[in-house]
Amino acid sequence: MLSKKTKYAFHALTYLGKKQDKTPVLISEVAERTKVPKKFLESILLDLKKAGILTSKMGKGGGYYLLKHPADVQLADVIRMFNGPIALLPCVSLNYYEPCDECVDEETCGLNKIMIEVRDETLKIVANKTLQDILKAEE
Amino acid sequence: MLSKKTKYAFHALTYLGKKQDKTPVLISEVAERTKVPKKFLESILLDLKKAGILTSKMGKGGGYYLLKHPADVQLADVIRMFNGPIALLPCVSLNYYEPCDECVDEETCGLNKIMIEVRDETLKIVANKTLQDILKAEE
DNA sequence: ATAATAATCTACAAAATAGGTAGAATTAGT
DNA sequence: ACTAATTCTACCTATTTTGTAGATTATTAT
Repeated sequence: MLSKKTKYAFHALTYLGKKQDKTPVLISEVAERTKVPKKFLESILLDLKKAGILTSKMGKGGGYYLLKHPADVQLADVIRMFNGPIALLPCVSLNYYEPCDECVDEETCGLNKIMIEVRDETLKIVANKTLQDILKAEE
Repeated sequence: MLSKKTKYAFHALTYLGKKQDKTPVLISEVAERTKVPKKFLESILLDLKKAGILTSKMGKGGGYYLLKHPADVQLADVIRMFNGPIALLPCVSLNYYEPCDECVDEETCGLNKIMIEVRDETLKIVANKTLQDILKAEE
């Protein structure tokens, strides 16, 4: 399951993605409309900015808006950022690899091998779906 | 990511699955060989027994052994039991459905629709792979 | 019967993670 | 300078995860 933070990130991205023009949107507006606690949303939007998905403008008339094209924002990107690895085990994670304490030899571990297969197939799903798909489904 | 409990369950199942004959195996043996804390393992094996995957024999010469055929133990079964829903959001879970607080209308929620697709495709993966696949990969 | 052995149950607790809040500092437009 | 907005730092609380301790109950071999 995704954490609330991850889900909130998707809601915020969807809201900003629906604004066709690239004018800054207030955090408070996003918070109200998506029903995400404002202060919590702040840190989420900041992370999305650091990742280059959103950008922001400070001061009067400022706010957040989408930087990347919705088709270039994969579900996998957002999930990795807020939820951690796509892989089901640390020992098969591409981006967050860590060996298992109990593992004697990864080469002979059947669980390891199967979980690599699961990871690859799962990646195909969440890397092929993008924010644009969410926006289209909204219409 | 899977919880350690879930990972431990897979290790225990794999260990028991490798024993071709159906003679009871001591908890302490499984604990030592899989490097899972014994007392923690006890509750895991008990859950697997309640689910009908394992069974046990008490007293002298007792222990745990596999009840179901490895091909009949889907990854999805074990994951659901110890890790919770396969779905990424409560509002798209088949077995643990709950509506989202922030959701006004599920019908028009693009995130909901996309996550249903992700769920269905993920299910195909984890329902088609079984304990037998892990055992085969071990050879 | 009884001793040995093992499963089962109850309760607790440390550690990690998730979820959220408060307020000060910074930046930019007018 | 003033104001509106983001950004940053630090903290707090609840829940879940992971694990331990010990008593109790059930089974079997002898």
